[in-house]
Amino acid sequence: MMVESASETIRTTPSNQNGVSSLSSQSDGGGGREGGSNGDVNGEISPVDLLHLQQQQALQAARQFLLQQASGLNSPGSNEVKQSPVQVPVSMAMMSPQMITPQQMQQILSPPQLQALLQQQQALMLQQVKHTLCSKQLAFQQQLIQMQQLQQQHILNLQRQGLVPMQPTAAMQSLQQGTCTHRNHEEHTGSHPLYGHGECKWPGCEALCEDMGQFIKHLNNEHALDDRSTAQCRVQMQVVQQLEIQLAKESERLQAMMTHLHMRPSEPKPFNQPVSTSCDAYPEGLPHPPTSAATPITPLRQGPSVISSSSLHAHSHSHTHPVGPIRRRNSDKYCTPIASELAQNCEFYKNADVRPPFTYASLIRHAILESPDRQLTLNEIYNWFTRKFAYFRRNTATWKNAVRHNLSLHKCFVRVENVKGAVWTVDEVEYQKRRPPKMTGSPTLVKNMISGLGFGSLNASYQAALAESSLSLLNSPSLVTPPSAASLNMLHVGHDDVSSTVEQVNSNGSCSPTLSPQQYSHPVHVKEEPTEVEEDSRPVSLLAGVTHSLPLPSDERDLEEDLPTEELEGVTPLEAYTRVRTIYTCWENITLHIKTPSGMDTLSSSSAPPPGITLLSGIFGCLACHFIPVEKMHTGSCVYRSLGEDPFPLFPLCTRHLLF
DNA sequence: AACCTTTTAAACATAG
DNA sequence: TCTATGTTTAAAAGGT
Repeated sequence: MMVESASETIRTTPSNQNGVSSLSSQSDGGGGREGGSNGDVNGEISPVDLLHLQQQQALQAARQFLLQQASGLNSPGSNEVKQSPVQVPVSMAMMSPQMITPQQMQQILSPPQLQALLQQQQALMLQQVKHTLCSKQLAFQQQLIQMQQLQQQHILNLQRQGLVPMQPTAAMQSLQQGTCTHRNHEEHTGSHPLYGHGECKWPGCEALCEDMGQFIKHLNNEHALDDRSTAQCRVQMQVVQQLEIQLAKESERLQAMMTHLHMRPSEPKPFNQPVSTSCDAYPEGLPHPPTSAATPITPLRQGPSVISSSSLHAHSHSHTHPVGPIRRRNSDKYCTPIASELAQNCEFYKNADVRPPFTYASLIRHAILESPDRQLTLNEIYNWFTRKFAYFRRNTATWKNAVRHNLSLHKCFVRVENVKGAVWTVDEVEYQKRRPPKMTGSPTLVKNMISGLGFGSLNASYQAALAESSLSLLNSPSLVTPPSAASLNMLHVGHDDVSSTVEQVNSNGSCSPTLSPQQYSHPVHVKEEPTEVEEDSRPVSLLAGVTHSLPLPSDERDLEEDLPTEELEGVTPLEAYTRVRTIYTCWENITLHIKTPSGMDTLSSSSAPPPGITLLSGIFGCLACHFIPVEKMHTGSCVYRSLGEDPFPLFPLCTRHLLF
């Protein structure tokens, strides 16, 4: 019955939205009870759990503190710290919730280490309270150092697992280079993992150094502890994490292949736990291991929040929320048919801890319509959520409450009593009523979607690029695949959706059955439902946060303003690539902005990225082999993270021009 | 600025 | 009494 149960040992309680987590904050309500039952599955809370919880508190406070630090550092007149050419809130880079989650730290660190860390964090927080203003810089630096120490621990841990092809001492030293610029251990070793073939191997550097001495000097001068270095370090860590995940997937794949071929089936390997490539790998009713709780498939699970304005000012509390700060399901606002999206990205959502870009209502509806009888019990709806989305294998109290809330609130969900109890059905008429007759989005967006010729050519080119690519990384079926196909479909269904029929049209496909609008009208009782506009009609501002919150260098602004607003119609795919004008590097997140027919403004301020953004990202990734999809955006596009050989050095907040 | 939608939280009711 | 289910209210956040 209970699907979630023991999969959550410690969860962040709802009250964490205020940045405070407490053991006693469980609710008495239905949702709270669920959470409480989770916590009580194994009886008492273990010391490790307690520590974990305290650690969350500490981290949360530290994050908030560092957020303030970041804003403070970016304020005029605050220039005590050596700044990289572009000011970066390093705290965001280093303290992003997904960087080192409590779970990860618990894995990385032994309990004594955790305790020590906790004490350190608490001490720092105390210091923060006492000296909010005058000690900002000091505490800030100490936080950085601590986080780097954590990273060292992490590297060592990976090293122990054989996942980092780096000599442990060298790894430590290379990290320490960033931390303690006065140390020159490497001078005595004669070799350095960051030095080879006369070049500095620091990501994106490639500075020529004649000898080790010169290199050390260069290292200390150019890669000292500063915003850039820490951000780059963080990126490197996530590269390693991605590779871990990839390794796990490939291993599991191998396992399955060998099993299939009757070659000595072996026991499941311990490291394949976080991933699953089977569509129904998680039997219902079993607690699913959080796909990426410990080692998130999307270490930047809150990538959108990390790079969005919301996380920078509007959501100071949202970091603690385990499900992320996304409050709007953006893409369901205008053109993503849920059936198509889910069909196309089934695997992605099953395995990646990414919030699906749909409202609860649309998801519930889809679940119900997908069922054989087009009716589901509440528990079956729960199960559908957990089965289909890794994201909903956590924080069950929260989203289950939301599901119940939606079922009750929306008129389109009709409760029908039957012999065994009650099932929920969809009153499609009511559901469709919620849709406005016309698309109310911005004219430019409508234009983008309707005149999709340019993107259409990109579709083809993207597929061609995929086919031609020799890089299996992006194309491997076992990889958490960027949901490109559905994004491509967005274009074509856009028209349909404008006429409010897209989901029905798409329901003829694999996921959703066809249905008559009248078929499921069960006016059992009447609910007062607020008129809703859902998932098809409005522009979104996915990238608005990026461009609005991250000030562009002035020259970038100029260049961007100078960009001509030519149409994409009639261009060849290769020409279309050249329309990729800018790449915003936000720490490790790289969001490709394409030149849309209506110009960058549309893309960055008032609309979701058109399908082409994923498209071009994919092309870019395939061509250059430099990017890994790390974050499924709620619009269906994907944020890519650069690999180390990124030809565009990972200068945080740096904006660079791409001309293929 | 007012209003709307969605999400989240929570209180409360009720049936088994 | 406890739990699951269902209803309702409220607040917050983001959008129109």
